[in-house]
Amino acid sequence: MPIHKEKPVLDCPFRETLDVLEGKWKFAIIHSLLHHGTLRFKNLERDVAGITSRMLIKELKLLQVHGIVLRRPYPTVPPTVEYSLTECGRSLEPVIEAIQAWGVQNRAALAAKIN
Amino acid sequence: MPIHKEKPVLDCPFRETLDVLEGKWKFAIIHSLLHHGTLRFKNLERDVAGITSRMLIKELKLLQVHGIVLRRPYPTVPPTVEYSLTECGRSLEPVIEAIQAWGVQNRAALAAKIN
DNA sequence: CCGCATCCAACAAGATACTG
DNA sequence: CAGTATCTTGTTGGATGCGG
Repeated sequence: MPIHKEKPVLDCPFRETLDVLEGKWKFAIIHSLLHHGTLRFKNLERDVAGITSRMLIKELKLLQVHGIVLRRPYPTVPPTVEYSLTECGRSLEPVIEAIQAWGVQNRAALAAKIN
Repeated sequence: MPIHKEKPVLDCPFRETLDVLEGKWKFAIIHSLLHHGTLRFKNLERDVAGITSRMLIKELKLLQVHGIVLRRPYPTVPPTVEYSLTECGRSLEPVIEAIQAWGVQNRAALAAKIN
């Protein structure tokens, strides 16, 4: 059990957003869900290259709590669970797109420097 | 000394960008430098609320290596060092702006839900 | 003032094996 | 398939002290 720790809770929308999206995987998860719409747990795990099921579960739970991800379990055998973005989650699209665009642009800039 | 570990180096501009910006402080540092243009080390440390000088140095070094931050030391006594964004660093402005915008919008959405 | 080094505790993340 | 449990490793970050 982690010790309770007072977070100063900066009154700053920028830092609040960073708190919600902190960690190594959240951007990648949101990116994948934006692209695919809805994914089952296993497919999401395959799409987010390198993640383990342990971390995926953890991150998905946090994203659920913040109202960014929606979890839909079906009472089938074997179990089926689908994950998708909420409307709030989809409103992160400009952020994801900006990161994607910078990645493409930056890669081009690096390639140009070599020549 | 950390053991050297092969990174699979995903051929994906999005994940490459995440690698460059990973960690707890890089977005906040870039945000501050975008806002202020140029800052001395001490002022940057004050502006990035909560960071320690140890972490600030670490993050700045990584950002330098990736060509995002420029370090300008002056041979004065006591020493003066100014940090600013390179052109490549300034090209991250859309990313920072998108995060900022989402923070503002999301805070408004949360406030609306309470009423 | 700027930056680095060391020791150390707390936590995040990885690997692996396992259950309903 | 979806999710858990446990063990191990790595990173974060505080405290402190030192050198240019």
